[in-house]
Amino acid sequence: MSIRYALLGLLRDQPATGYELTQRFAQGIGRHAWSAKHSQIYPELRKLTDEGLIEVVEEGARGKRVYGVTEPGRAELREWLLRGPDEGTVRNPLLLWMFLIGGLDPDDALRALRAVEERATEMLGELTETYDFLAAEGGELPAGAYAAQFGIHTYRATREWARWAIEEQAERNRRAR
Amino acid sequence: MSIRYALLGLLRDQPATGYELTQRFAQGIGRHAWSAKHSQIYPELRKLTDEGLIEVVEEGARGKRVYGVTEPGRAELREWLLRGPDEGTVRNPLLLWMFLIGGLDPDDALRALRAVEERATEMLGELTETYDFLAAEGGELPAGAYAAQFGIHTYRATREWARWAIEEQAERNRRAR
DNA sequence: CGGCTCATGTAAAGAGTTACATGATTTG
DNA sequence: CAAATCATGTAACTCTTTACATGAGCCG
Repeated sequence: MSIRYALLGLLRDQPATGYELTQRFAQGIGRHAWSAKHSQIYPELRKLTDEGLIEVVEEGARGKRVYGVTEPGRAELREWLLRGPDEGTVRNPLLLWMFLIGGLDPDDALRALRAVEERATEMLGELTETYDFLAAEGGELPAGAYAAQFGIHTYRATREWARWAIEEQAERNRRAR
Repeated sequence: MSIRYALLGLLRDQPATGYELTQRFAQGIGRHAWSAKHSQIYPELRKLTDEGLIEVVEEGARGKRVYGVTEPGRAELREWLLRGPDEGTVRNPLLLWMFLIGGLDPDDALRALRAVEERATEMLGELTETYDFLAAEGGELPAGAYAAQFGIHTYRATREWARWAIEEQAERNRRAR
């Protein structure tokens, strides 16, 4: 049921079509916080419209419909945000994997951990660029900037963890021989 | 489809009943990486048994059945682990919320951020205890220790992020007045 | 004008949650 | 012996994905 709040939040930032929302879900939010496909987004936009939380603010070629948040929609979103983050469903493939690689044999585990470190370093670079780009404009930090900065903090932590784990694992390998 | 690997991974650490697995899902893995309810766990155990990836290693009172991983199950798990973390479905309520609180008005946002900082500090304490407990035994680090250490790293990062965001937000509030 | 991107939808299948349901054993 | 915990299951519903489906506009 959080998909509706994700949509409200994205639309509050900026009115958009279902198509554009699908793309945004394929990037930032979708890759890190909450993924969704267009086949879920379109019907949800319909529902939100029926409930008066969003509305069509512009129509264009090819059946294009740009949605924006209504006043009731803003109120609903605010209330949800003030309730604090939902507990409930968690789905984090990276973390699940981390939970389980401890059981690989030492060499496999070491290789896996190196992959984590590399990936974290990569993501760190990517996000630093994103953040710099978002922050460059001066004045107000745009919505995504907080999330980007959060990503930077967590990937840095992930990298440090990987380095620690590699050390641990290497130690274990040495002892095993 | 990752539920089966979560189960294989937990059972490889230690044979368990569906009931015990349900409880483990309610804690570590379930709270941070992949949640599941008993109504999903029991049918999945049945399927895994039919496929020969796990087996009943002990039966007890009250229809109790302790499952363990078979050789094919171990192989399947290893292959999956070596493929690296799945891309795909992500569900992270905390992050979704962080993505969206930027749009709250300044005072609300500040209050929300303070809540994040507090919660991170709390979790940090909890996990530090868990880790110390797991590491105290000396010798091999048990499976959960890597995950716990990862948690410590990420919650510390979350706390630092929250502090940074609070500063940003406070700055924004000052300017707004 | 052919291929790509924009743009929207629906149907069927699969995954996951909530609610309903039952009963044995242990603990106080 | 009552209440809590252990232990398992199923049914109905909701959410999500995959696959199917269509067509308009843009670019070279």
